[in-house]
Amino acid sequence: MLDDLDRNLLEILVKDARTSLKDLAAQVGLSSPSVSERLRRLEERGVIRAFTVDIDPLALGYTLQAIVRIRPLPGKLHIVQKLIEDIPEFGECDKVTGDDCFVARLFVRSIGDLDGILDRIADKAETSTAIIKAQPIRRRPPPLDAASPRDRAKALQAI
Amino acid sequence: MLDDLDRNLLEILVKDARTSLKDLAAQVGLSSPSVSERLRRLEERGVIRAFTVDIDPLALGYTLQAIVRIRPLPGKLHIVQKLIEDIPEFGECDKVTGDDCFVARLFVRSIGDLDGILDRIADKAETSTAIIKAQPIRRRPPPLDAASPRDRAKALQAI
DNA sequence: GTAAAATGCTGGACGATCTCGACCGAAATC
DNA sequence: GATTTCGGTCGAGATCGTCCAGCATTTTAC
Repeated sequence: MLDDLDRNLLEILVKDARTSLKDLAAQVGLSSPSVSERLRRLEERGVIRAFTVDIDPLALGYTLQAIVRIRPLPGKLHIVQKLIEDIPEFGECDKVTGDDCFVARLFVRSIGDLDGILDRIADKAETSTAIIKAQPIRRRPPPLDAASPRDRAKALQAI
Repeated sequence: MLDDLDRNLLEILVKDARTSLKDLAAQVGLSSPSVSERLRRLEERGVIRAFTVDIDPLALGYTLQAIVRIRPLPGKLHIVQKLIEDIPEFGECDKVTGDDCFVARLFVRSIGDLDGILDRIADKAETSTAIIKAQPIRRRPPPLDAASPRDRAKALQAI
């Protein structure tokens, strides 16, 4: 599906999405029209969902992040989901198996804001909140190479 | 700190980080040298952490995502953190308050891989895993405008 | 209050980059 | 073995980015 050149391009773009076609071409050993065409197809196929910018929330005044686990009360699932989606401070939300129905990331400017937002959900769901103290791994894509974890472990041993 | 033009530029770039300077300039009503200078300063100040690309994990064969809560055994905190950082399938990890020390996102290609990875942590930490069934909100930045939630609520009422 | 300096913008020229079309070669298809 | 398809290169013309000079406005200094 993806060949080495595609993965190579993606790896470069993950680090800098504004790399020029010319530079990309030079780094992977193709001409720029070819790179252009490959990017077009990666977007068309949905491999590349978007070129975007990673903004420091702190620069926007969001000094606090929290992980909120949300368990809607019986019959309230859809209302709660809609509510979460409509609160822009939720920067991420996953619907998961298990007792907690949703796990979401919340950006807030103060503890007061955190309280205010959770209050809006309080009568429709049980929530449990964990404040983020540090981010050992900031968002990164999974490995682009085709190797499975077992293969990788083997490769490491071979050294 | 950030003025309206900066926020405007960021909003456009969040949707498409490869927008040309010329287009950016036209959309915010500046000349392209001015836009270029503003972007340079946004990067310099760390507001823009990176221009990057959002890749569909499915296109790389990662058919499964999970949220893993990790509680290292006494004395194992640092070893566990290092371990997590070194496993590239962890696509995100936050250190949080509360009983669970870490909350992490895991990309895997199969249930077998999931099991294999969790096994590598099993003797150093307790984990509890929730499989992601859907993603109501995919990663998005917090609101760029300066309004607090209270202000926003007021503004909505005023309509 | 005013002069000086600093800041941030514009416009135009020049060089770099992108895009388009024509063409080519290898691999798959018939 | 001929033909089609696919992915690539090259070069020309169009587009874009960067640099520089100049200008207006605000800030600083005296």
